[in-house]
Amino acid sequence: MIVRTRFAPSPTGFLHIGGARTALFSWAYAKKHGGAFILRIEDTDVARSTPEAVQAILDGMQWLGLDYDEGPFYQMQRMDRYKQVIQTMLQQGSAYYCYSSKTELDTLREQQMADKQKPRYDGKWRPEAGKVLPAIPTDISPVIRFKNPQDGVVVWDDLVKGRIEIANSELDDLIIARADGTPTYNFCVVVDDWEMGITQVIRGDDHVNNTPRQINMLKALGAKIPQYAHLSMILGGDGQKLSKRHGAVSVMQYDEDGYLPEAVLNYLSRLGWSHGDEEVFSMHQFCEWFDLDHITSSAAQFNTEKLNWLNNHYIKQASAESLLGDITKRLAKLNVSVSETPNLPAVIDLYKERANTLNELAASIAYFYQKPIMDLVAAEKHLTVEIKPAIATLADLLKAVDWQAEAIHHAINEVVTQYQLKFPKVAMPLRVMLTGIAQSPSIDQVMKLMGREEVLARITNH
RNA sequence: GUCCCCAUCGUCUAGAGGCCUAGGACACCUCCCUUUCACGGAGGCGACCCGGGUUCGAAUCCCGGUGGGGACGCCA
Repeated sequence: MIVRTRFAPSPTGFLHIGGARTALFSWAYAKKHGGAFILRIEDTDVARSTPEAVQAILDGMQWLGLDYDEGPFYQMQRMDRYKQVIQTMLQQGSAYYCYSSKTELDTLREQQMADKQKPRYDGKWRPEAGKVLPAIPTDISPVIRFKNPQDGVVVWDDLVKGRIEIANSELDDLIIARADGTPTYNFCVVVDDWEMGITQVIRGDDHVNNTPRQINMLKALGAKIPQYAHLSMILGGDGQKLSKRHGAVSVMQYDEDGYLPEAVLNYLSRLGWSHGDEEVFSMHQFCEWFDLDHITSSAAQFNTEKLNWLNNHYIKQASAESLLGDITKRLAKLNVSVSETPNLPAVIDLYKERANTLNELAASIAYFYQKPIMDLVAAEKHLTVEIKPAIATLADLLKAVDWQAEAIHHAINEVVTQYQLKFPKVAMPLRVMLTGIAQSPSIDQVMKLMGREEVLARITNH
């Protein structure tokens, strides 16, 4: 059997981290099995769906490199087909019109809640053999409901959670078409998963409760039942549920914040899934290893520190050339324009191992291209009056020295010897004068990149 | 309330009855490297939710608690 998976977001917001992981797992499953990954936009909620959200989802997937083999399909463009299927169901008796009004239903729900019962439709308009239906009201346009079986249980072997059984008595007759005739989510999903030949439905576990209803409809339609895999949710760093109000951000925010897609992908892969002790791996490797058996069924908390660690890894691994354009852009955002010297790729190479994000990297090298911002605490500590003569001597030496890290290092050593100091006694003030702060890579390397003229100018300024 | 799901270090996880005095990773701490900060290297701290059972033997199986989460829309 050819594997066909899908990612089916509703375009009511950006692609967040949970959606991204769901997409990633679906994508990887299809890749692993040489199958097809399908993108389907579930935009039947006309009031909340927006073209901007569609674009945001597409952008997010593109940034992550989650390419789809088919789609994007839009449910709004498949209305005719859904309506056809509804007509068929009406004819064969697996669906029926319901004239209960919204207020009637609301009252019913409140009453059931008050009686500590599970709120559900009371079956008022459900046709049964020998049952006399109420007179059809003239002022109400009916909805269409699915005639769910009342006996027995729905069972499926969830690929993540194992066997799940839900009694039909727990289910009620759900609405499959609204009063205006438009089909609802649970119904569209069924038709689409069926007609798109989806073999594995991989989705968030907030859909577990929809699954038995969908299986029943699939059965009513005589469709093959796909396998289901319900992924647990991702919690925020504080263990709280992610929501728009609380911590849920677009994957594009990670781009903005200086994360590499490789790092985000690698991080997400290990959130709820594992392959022994493997922590760092490419997407190519992930697709080979990925399976549904090693997915954890409990919710996972998002941990920025680990993401940072992975991001640092991928930044270190990236070539300076590949980061060049990105870093230039990020410097521009800091109002720093890159000049020809110091050579940006060389600077990136020297600094990339110390940055957790590309933003940090850009910020850390800004002083090569603009006047350093003096850290007053560091200045007070290191730029002492006593050290001035030694620095002056060094400045003289530097005018003539061969401008290589090693020669510069020797020059500093000469001064150290002459004044009988420890190396840091000279290196630290130098560092602060040149960079404004007390931490940097090896000072001779920094000086070499900065250039003789600029180094001398910055020393003279103090 | 009803139904469903979940439960190993602070966090992500390994673990399919004996390989478990519970392994790895992030974070944290110490030391080494060192020119400061990082990187890197070596150590350390640190967990099987509770109670019963099954078994020669349970983190692993069963039952019951407790705790957390989800669903219960003419939203998706």
